[in-house]
Amino acid sequence: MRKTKEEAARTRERIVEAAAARFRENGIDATGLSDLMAAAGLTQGGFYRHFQSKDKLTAEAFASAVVSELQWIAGPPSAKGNAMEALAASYLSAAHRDDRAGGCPFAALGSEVVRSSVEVREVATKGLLEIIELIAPRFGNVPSDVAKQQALVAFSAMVGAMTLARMVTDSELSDRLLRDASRQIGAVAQR
Amino acid sequence: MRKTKEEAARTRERIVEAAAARFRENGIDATGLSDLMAAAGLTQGGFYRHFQSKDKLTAEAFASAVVSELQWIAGPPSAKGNAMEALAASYLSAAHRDDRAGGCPFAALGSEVVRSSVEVREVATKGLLEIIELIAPRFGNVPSDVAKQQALVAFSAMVGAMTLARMVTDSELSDRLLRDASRQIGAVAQR
DNA sequence: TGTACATCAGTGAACGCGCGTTCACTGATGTAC
DNA sequence: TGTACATCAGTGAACGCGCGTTCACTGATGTAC
Repeated sequence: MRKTKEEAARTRERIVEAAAARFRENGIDATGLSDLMAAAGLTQGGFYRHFQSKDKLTAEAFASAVVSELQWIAGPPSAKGNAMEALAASYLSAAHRDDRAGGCPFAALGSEVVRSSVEVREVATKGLLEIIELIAPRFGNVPSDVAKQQALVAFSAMVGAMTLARMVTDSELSDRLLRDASRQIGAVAQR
Repeated sequence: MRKTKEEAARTRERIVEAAAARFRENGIDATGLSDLMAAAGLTQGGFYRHFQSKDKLTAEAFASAVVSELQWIAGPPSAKGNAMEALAASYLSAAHRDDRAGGCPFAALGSEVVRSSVEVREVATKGLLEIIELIAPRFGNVPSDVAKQQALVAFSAMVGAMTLARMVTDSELSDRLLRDASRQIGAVAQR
């Protein structure tokens, strides 16, 4: 039954990927380890060959989701024109709203991470700082500390608007939340 | 053992209040009915004399938290000067950040409510609309639909910044999130 | 107003269930000689 | 290169636990006459 080191490493990676998606989709607490292991094609008992605890996996899964988000933010090298407006429109899209599993972990897991272990929150803190660092240059010709301030506020607004847009049952209101926030972030960026 | 109608109504109210606080503090899922009933001075079994299910209580508790928030927003009749800036500073205070149990339910329960029942989400939707209605007039001399747009974005930013400020383990960064968001919301309001 | 009875708020134990975690076991991989 | 043995990835059952919900029961309140 033993697998090669390479296979074991790939298995581990599959568990982390499954967790990153399922946690964002259904929440950390509501996702059982047996679900995750089944999603990775394994049985429940093998979990502890790879992770010390569910909490350690949570930290890794969050970090993995942040890496995806960083790539996504860096990815489209920004059309000409207002670079921040383009990012906000992309983040605040209906596609992102409707794809929690592949989206921003801060929006998907916000209030749950607040109550998570210090280790998970440290991963989130580090991730937030990396994201801000990547967003800040999108605010045009301003000193870098001002750009970072604006990036922090813009990201807060994006996370808040996405959370509210997913929460409400009124789809028109949901669209409006995304559109209005996107517009205003764009407007602030080109001031 | 039977209680008078008035006493029973007060008991019910106590359960809702306890739930509104504990849910915001520790999350909905993580708060057991036995905890809640004990907090209300009762034993677990009596719960179903008052509520059909935990989910129905959740809807009522969220609604109750929204009522508190509405009173809180309407409360300080706003100092002279920038009314929105005053509200943002009050919402984005360290006191609010450190008092989840008594604070904004959208910030405290955001990502959990996204995955809650339609009934809970409908309560949240209605609550959000009421809050926006109350905030919009704080945006000075603009048409009322523009004011509502700005209120929606400002509230999104406040919820997002509060969630992130509670999430991070770096207290300086947490303070910065609150301060920067507060400032920028104030700046937008007096444009 | 007084009496008989139905109602029902609250108790405390029990229910089935799924959770995170542990464990004995299997057998292929990795390692030491 | 070949052999003997230790390692350990993965299985599948079991663990204790707390959850939401149900239920038989108690006895004061509410109601009908």
